[in-house]
Amino acid sequence: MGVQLTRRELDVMSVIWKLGSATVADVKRGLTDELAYPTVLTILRTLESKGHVRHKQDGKAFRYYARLQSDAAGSSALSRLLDKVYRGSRELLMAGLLENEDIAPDELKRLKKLVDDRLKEVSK
Amino acid sequence: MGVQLTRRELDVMSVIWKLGSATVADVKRGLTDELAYPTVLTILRTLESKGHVRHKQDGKAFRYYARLQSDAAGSSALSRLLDKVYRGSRELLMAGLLENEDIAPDELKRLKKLVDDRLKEVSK
DNA sequence: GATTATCTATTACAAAGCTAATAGGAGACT
DNA sequence: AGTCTCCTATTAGCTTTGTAATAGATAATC
Repeated sequence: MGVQLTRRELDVMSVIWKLGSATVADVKRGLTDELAYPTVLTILRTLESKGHVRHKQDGKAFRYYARLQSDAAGSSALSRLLDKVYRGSRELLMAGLLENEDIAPDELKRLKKLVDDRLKEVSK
Repeated sequence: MGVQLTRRELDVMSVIWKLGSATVADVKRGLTDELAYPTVLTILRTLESKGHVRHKQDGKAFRYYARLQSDAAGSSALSRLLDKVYRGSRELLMAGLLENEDIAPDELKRLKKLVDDRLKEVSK
């Protein structure tokens, strides 16, 4: 089955994905919640033991890199969501996604293009 | 913040959403994993204590009803996913959603319609 | 060379989540 | 009456997650 990240693991991965790579201190700084240094380190170690990140020495600090890519984690979470919450209906899911009031028209156009392109592809 | 369901809680809610309402035995039957009766009951109680379901007597059994609606749970999970994994980009998320090979052309058309309608709405 | 700052490592503990054995109640069946 | 069946209730153990105090190591600085 797909990847299952806990809340905190996801918080940490999110920072690493955003920054590209990050030291423990970077992650700590990047988190919205204030966690103690050893706490962050522990989470990173857990992630490493699960193979989701790896680290290299960088000066005296460790620098962490994502092995688990965000799109892999995302599609895993998406399919779970699709299945469990939306009973497999992409429409329902997408309706939920579009529900938000303030989506820029430009973004909507790009979304449209995504579907259109895909549709062309399918109709040979 | 939004609703946070655990793995098992989501499994159970999913069954209730699908069935409309369900007794403990119904849920147990509806789950893909084999869990013992008291296990299912415990999860339902947790959900009830959090206000996500309520129950009524039904014959000698309890019948559980969702208070938390699936779209509410969904949009909460979606925005978390959007934020943490896709850095706020609906496009990336949608790309992930469309990535699956076997989406029926019909479904794609309906997805297209969703975006188109929304686009019309916006451009007054 | 002592102090400080910055890291990682160890260890521990509390809370949450998951699972189910066991017990108890009440109607149905013989 | 006794047994069976289908429920809910209680209780408990184990695992995972979350958090951080404390300790140790090393380089920079004074």
